[in-house]
Amino acid sequence: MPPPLTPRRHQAALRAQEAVRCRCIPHRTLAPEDIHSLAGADVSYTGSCACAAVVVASFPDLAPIECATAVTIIRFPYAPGFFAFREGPALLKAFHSLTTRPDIAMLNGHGYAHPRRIGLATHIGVLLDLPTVGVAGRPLVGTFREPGPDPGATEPLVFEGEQIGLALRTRTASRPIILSAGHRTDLALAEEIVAATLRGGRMPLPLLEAHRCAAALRAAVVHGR
DNA sequence: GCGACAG
DNA sequence: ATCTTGTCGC
Repeated sequence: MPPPLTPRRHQAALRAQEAVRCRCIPHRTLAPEDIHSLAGADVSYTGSCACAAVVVASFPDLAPIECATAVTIIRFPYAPGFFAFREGPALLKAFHSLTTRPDIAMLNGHGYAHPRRIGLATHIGVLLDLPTVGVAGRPLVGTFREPGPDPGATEPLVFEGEQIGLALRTRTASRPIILSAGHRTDLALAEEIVAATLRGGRMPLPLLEAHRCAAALRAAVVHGR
């Protein structure tokens, strides 16, 4: 089990987030037509290990290009608002083992839609100086009106009087997913990328593939011990 | 003080 | 997230 989040570590984490947030470029630095490859990343857990998977595919056809994985010992407890410290090490390790550098990456978690505007997607993007977008299954902070029932319906996610993300209905009868900008991107680009990678599931295909890959890695890790 | 709280 | 079988529905 990872060591507890003592007041000391908590304060250190807050300072680290602030330092990373200052380095975030909060606007798009690439146009949709400049995106030729895209990565999806997710992490699975065994209890003591974080199993990360990054899948890279061509864009917009999503033909498989490469997949990288990495396993690390979990050294940070589960604490909403501090995912980067828990999953970051494994994700960075996986990204660094890639042969090709994707033009943009989507992470399973929030980007700007975070209490301090520095969620996992933004954090990882800054450390790799890679354009990123955050995609989560539910909001961490903020509220939104229920989007219409049809796929494509959206409603702004608002927190502290500011729109921090977007609730998007991707499938009829499924809870909307939450999108937010990461590093070197904006909410509009995040929406374009997600919309272009949906293939009938609640979550965009790249994240579903990363999820399955991470789950398979987890199974292999559990098996071999 | 109580409850909520990405994966 | 993870522990867990079958099951209802498109």
